[in-house]
Amino acid sequence: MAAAGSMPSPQLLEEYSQFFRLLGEPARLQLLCQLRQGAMDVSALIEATGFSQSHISRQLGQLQRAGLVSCKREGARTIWQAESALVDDLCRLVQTRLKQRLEEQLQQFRQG
Amino acid sequence: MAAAGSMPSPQLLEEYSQFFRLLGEPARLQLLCQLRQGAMDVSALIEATGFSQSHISRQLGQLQRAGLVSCKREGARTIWQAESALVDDLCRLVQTRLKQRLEEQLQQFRQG
DNA sequence: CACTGCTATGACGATACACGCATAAAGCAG
DNA sequence: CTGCTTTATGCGTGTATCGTCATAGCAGTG
Repeated sequence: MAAAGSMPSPQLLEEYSQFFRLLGEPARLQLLCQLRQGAMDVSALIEATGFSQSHISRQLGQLQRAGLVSCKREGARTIWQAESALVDDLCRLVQTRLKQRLEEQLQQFRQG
Repeated sequence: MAAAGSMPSPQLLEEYSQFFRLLGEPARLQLLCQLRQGAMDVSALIEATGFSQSHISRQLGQLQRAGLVSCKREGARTIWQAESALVDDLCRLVQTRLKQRLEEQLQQFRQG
């Protein structure tokens, strides 16, 4: 049952990590989830998250470079929207794993 | 097509990020992938990755607390093994997305 | 033009964490 | 017991990056 997959190349490993690191920041993940609810501008994101304007703008920039969000200008405002359902899938997988792990730990307590 | 999923709670968001942050470090991800190839001790991991012994031991500790690896003592040595196929699934999803994104960018070049 | 509102970015302090060195703890051989 | 081996951990340092402040750019209004 070992060696199920092949070892990714160093470059690929670096790319994977870079991607996961984006989601490893709670602020960015929150912005992403918020935008999954619907497109909005920075002001709305400030209202929704309480983060500072510059902070939000920076994080959106990083997410944009990764292709996870996109923006379109509407007059002076910039409307941002989430680009991919990938994050939903990833979170779902992680959630399943976290739940499973908690259940295992609960079993340990019941038995021990 | 908006509001496909519901907004995770702040605690859950933090847990997700914490998990992704583990994979956001290339060294940890590399160790995980290496262990997916088969169980081995720290010496073998040093040989395979070139990291220092203390560094590897620390990263394995973090991965263990997250339930991604487990260990069993064999005399003086400690044999580590990857616990879950979750990482494989996550990497596969990310890889698909990265590939898709590169193809889109290639299309841009062909058209523009 | 000036003035206002919205967003992006340079500069910077604070903080987190990777990474190695030295060392301690634990197991085996003599 | 004394070494030898393997792994875990306290400590220090360097680096990355988060988050804020101030400011610049940009679109609209009068």
